[in-house]
Amino acid sequence: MLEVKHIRAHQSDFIEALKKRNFEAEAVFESILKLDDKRKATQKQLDEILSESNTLSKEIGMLFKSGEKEKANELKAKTAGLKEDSKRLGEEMSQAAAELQALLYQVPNIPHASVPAGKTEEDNQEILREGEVPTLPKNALPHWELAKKYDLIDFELGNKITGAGFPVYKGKGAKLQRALISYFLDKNTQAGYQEVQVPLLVNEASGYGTGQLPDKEGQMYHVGNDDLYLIPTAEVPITNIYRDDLLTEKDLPIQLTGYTPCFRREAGSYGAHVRGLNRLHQFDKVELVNIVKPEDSYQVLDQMVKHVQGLLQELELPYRILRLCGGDLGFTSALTYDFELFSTAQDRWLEISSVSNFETFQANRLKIRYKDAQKKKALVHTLNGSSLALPRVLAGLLENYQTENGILIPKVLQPYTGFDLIA
RNA sequence: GGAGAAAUGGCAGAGUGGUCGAAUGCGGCAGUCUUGAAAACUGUUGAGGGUCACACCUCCGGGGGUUCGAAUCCCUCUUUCUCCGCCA
Repeated sequence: MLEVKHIRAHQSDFIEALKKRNFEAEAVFESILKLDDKRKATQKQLDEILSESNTLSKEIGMLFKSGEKEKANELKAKTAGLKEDSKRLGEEMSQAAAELQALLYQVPNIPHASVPAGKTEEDNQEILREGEVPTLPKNALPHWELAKKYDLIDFELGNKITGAGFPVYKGKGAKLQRALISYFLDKNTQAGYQEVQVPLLVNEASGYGTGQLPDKEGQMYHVGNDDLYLIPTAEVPITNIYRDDLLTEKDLPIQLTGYTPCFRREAGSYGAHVRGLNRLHQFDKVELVNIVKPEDSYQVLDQMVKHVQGLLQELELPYRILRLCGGDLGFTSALTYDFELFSTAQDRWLEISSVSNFETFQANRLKIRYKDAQKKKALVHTLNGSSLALPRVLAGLLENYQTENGILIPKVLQPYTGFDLIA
């Protein structure tokens, strides 16, 4: 959520910048500023009335104490009108505030200067491509065939237990996935992140805090009885750890990593590319979250990109990094780098990580602030990224490491799996 | 799930319906003393809105109510604790 004072100060710049997202901001901004003015003016009137009635109440108290009952009753009569006014103004004010809030929720984050204009993923900017695409054996299979051949993942079983998009991992498939989780968490903690385990269900306030609500309501599973949401990413519970907190400079940076299953309804995204592990309703992911001082955030973003690159290099998987264009950029993000893994057998790129700087957009909703050296309060910057989304890494490993004798296991994972070949 | 108790500032902990944004202690910050540190002493120390800055307004778990006036009374929700039951 943008800050009104920033909209006021940079109105035309913001309008221009939001065009990169194909978001027409002029009218919304005007309404926002108007409502903010109204809110302030109403608040001022209300304050004056409250002030007057506070004074009167005190006088009445004094008069009762000194036994001047009649005078007190006279003053009492005067308060009736004030009460009515304050009630009316109070309602006006909270209505203006609510309308303002609703409008602010509609405005996406201002894209960073380096974000390319564009409408679809076609316009994303490839900034790096690395890793060798292996030459596969003649009869190379896509991962869903491999999963079946070696009995690693059972998709039909998931259908029976739950429904489409909830696979059952078995044997070496399950173990390989567990190995990846441990490997990622170890690498992350070695890089200075603190490991956390967080709830998989969150309340409404948390959903609003990180921006899944209200914009992506339909994408989350909702538990109606208790009005809770299954997390679509660990970003939600982890970032919300610090909701409403006023931190000190010493607390920063905060670097957290956590493994969680993620649940996504993926409403409306059925179609060609959902086979196998490509798109699931439940999947595992290890997440990185950074809470930092504003002046550090872009340096930290680069560090996160380097860190994720390191993982892919160690796994020896071919990947590329994209800078997302305005049209593809997430609602809350100012700058996002997507990592895509090349799925050799499918001959296509699979998104496996998304590393973003939200600047103050989430912090403003979450009310995460800190006191700087001059004891001034300011919103922090939040960042997050996946390290990594498991099923697609698994898909990439199966496909790219397949040989005629079976599927090889990358060296760095062997200590975790305890085997070096799936045959 | 049943019965009871509670929720106050970073923490601990007072608070009779009427200058209570709130005693006191600890912690934090600044200073005095000291070669330095500790101790001791002195001062300072919640958040949001508003203002150039004051003034002023709001906030004592959340929401609602009674009252001229609520941290204090009533209703409701949530959470925590104790006991009982159930249970990974």
